[in-house]
Amino acid sequence: MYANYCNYAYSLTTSHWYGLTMNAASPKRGRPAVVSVGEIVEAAVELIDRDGVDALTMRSLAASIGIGPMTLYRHLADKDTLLAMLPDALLASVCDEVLRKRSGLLALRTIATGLMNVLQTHPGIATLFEDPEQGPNMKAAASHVINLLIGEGMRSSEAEVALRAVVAQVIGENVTRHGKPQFAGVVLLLDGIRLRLEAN
Amino acid sequence: MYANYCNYAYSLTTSHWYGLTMNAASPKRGRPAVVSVGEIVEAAVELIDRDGVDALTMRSLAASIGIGPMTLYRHLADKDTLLAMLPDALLASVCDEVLRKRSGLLALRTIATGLMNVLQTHPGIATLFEDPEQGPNMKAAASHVINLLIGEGMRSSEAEVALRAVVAQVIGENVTRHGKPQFAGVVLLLDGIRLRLEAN
DNA sequence: ACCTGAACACCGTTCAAGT
DNA sequence: ACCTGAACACCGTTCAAGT
Repeated sequence: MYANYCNYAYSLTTSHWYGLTMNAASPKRGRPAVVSVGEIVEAAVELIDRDGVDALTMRSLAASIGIGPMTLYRHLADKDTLLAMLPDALLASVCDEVLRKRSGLLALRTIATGLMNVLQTHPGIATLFEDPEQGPNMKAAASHVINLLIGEGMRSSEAEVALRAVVAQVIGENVTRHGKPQFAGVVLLLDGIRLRLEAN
Repeated sequence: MYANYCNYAYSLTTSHWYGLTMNAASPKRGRPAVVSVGEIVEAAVELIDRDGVDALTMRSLAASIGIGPMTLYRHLADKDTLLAMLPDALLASVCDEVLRKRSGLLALRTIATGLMNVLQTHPGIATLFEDPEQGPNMKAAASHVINLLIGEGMRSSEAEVALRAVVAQVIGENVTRHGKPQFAGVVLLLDGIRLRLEAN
């Protein structure tokens, strides 16, 4: 249906480029594509940062790249699948940092501060986590954290709850805006998680 | 500008009707209004429950009430101010229940379960808490909880953090949907808050 | 093989007119 | 005093046509 729908180049850092071609039997035939999905994602983030998330329009996005609006649909099924790709792309460097941690609580704290930072440097982006694509960066970081917590004595279901709670805490703090988001809620939550770890 | 912009009848329960008339010097003159803001809010919730939050359109909302779309603008500044009113209306009965609690932790738990329940019976509504109007119901419940926590030894800034953290946890859990939202994160958070209370 | 203009079926909202 | 039809400036997306 969409020939290179899965031909996505992921993160904004140079460390995680995933170039998957759907049909490997016919590479580089015909006219080369004028944009990649990675470039579209990058342009989308730039546009959001400059003009806000409401200004991200298929038309405005295409214009910022210098292509016709309809060309976007050669690479993307629709606008929602584009929006779903942004979280994993934005979290690439945070996920890298998480992978280097050797303590579960430290990894959780790294996720919290990193996510908080991302949500604040890209205002209005918190609601994009409504239905995020669990991309390669997020998947790797998540399983790393969960393995650390299991290694420290948690059951795997408990570990999943803890990770999920930390992410929910930060997103919730950033979705509603009564003044600046606070980190204090995360601290309370981490106290509760530490309590659970020490009980084992 | 908008004569009865502040003429809002709030909650969906009959227990909290706030009928404020802006200009009390000229009551009941001319043709009576065909709808109240309270009825509009109620119709909006019904429409969201039936067809989802994306189906809430100024045109569809007006049609469901049986008035012209433009009549809505006699009572509402715009769509965003309508959306901002929904949280307080939906939380009316939860706030009532919170006011009856005599323990800070119990009140926090009541908020968590009540909010979780509301967000699940009205799917897709979590993001409406992005910029909610702090209506009468929410204000009353919030100050009650904070007073309870202060009475139990917390500083007022700590109490605000605790309340805010609980709300953020539930909203965050419901904004992103990896399967059904869990209550376990709230439990961890409440553990952290209990720890803080016992330290005093 | 890849791109895109014209067109469709929608939005929220303004404004001048109706009763 | 209250309501509203027509109209404006947008959307996301389809589809048939261009190169």
